Amino acid sequence: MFALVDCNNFYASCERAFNPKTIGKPLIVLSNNDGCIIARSEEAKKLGLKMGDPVFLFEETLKKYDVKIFSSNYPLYGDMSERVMNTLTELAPTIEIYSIDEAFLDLQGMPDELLDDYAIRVKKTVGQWTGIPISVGIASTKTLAKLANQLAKRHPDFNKQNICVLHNNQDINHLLRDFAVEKVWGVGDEYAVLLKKFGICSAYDLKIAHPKFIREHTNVIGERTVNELNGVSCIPIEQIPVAKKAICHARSFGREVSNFKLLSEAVANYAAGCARKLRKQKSCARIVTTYIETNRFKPHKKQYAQYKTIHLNIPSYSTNEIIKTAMSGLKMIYKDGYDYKKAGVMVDGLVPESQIQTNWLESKSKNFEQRKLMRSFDQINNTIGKDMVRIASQGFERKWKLRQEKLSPCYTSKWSDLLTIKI
DNA sequence: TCTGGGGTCCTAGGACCC
DNA sequence: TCTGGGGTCCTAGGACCC
Repeated sequence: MFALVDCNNFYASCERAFNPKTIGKPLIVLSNNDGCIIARSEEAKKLGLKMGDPVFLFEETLKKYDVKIFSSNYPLYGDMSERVMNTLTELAPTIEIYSIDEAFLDLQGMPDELLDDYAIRVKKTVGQWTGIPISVGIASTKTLAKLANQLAKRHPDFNKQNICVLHNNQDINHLLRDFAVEKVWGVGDEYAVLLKKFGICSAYDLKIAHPKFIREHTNVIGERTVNELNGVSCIPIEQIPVAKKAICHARSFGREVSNFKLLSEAVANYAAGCARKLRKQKSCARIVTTYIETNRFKPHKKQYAQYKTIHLNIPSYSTNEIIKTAMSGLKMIYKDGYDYKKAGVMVDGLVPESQIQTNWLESKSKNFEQRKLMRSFDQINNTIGKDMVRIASQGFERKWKLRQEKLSPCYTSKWSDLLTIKI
């Protein structure tokens, strides 16, 4: 059996954990640049605020119902996530951290009659230790556990406790019949449209569909989903986090940028971000892509979007080399006279640091110097503060920076932001 | 005025190798 | 008039996930 633990309204719950005043009140968290709604408390959901909606459309509602609004605070969410995951690690022998707010637990060997009590204990412990409310779904495959988790959140039979256990021998077909096919894990909007053309509208319809038929019209993942719905486990727990195969750093600007210098500062910073992430997972990149685009939501203005991919002779994780490469890409695609809204850098073709093929034309000592330099670079920035040392092209002013007007303190990761309690 | 930022896997087709 | 069989790697595009 597998359990899927999912934090309820995770970002909203993180903000609320340190703001007891907001309990019972509608609360939302915004995307970067305070643009879209990306998390909502239950109260905010009831006001009809939708995930992904641009927030400026709802000014009136927000005011009328005194909705509490927060800019996203990723250091806080990241740290709270770690606390939740650490708690789960103490409660289960094997866990797979699936996303910032979700984890699968391997419950292999647990007697069926203990599952319900176990779910209650997990929910209670996580709540007590972290202040984050969770939902627990338990079933015989990961896909069914995801489904059970949805039921735990929304189905009237389960949402009082936010726990749903689908026991092995239990008849669950009636639950699957009421479960829309597009909500099944692995079925997105496009496949849902396709499946509905074949009369497959519910999870039950998909369960009784022929796996080979589904594979023909989708792919092998679709076939696997059918099997999983039938209780045949095809997707194992992945305990060890695997190294990323690509890393991307991209942001929309707080305001449009029309000169090369500012744009290049932003690109330099994104490139530096990629390099930092590369070193963190001990990988080097073979390919660096830079892209820029204007504001596509302003169709009346001149539009331009372009990217440039450059291959490195020797894979690298050095900040100055990644920046240099991203910069030469930028120079090739930059055009004067446009208002740019977004830029990004992506590194690709990652190889482990230990497996770098050196080029006999490049001197070994240069390579060695670079590594040493980067080690000191990270050491300084990790101890004293982010970007304390940086490449000059990253700039200092950061006029292109994000808008984050409603940012909460980093309660758990910055000494200066530690919560003060008056008694 | 204001519209996010990450990732993965699969498939098909083309270039290339022997 | 006739033209094999077996592979790999890379890329682009499309789907999916959070």
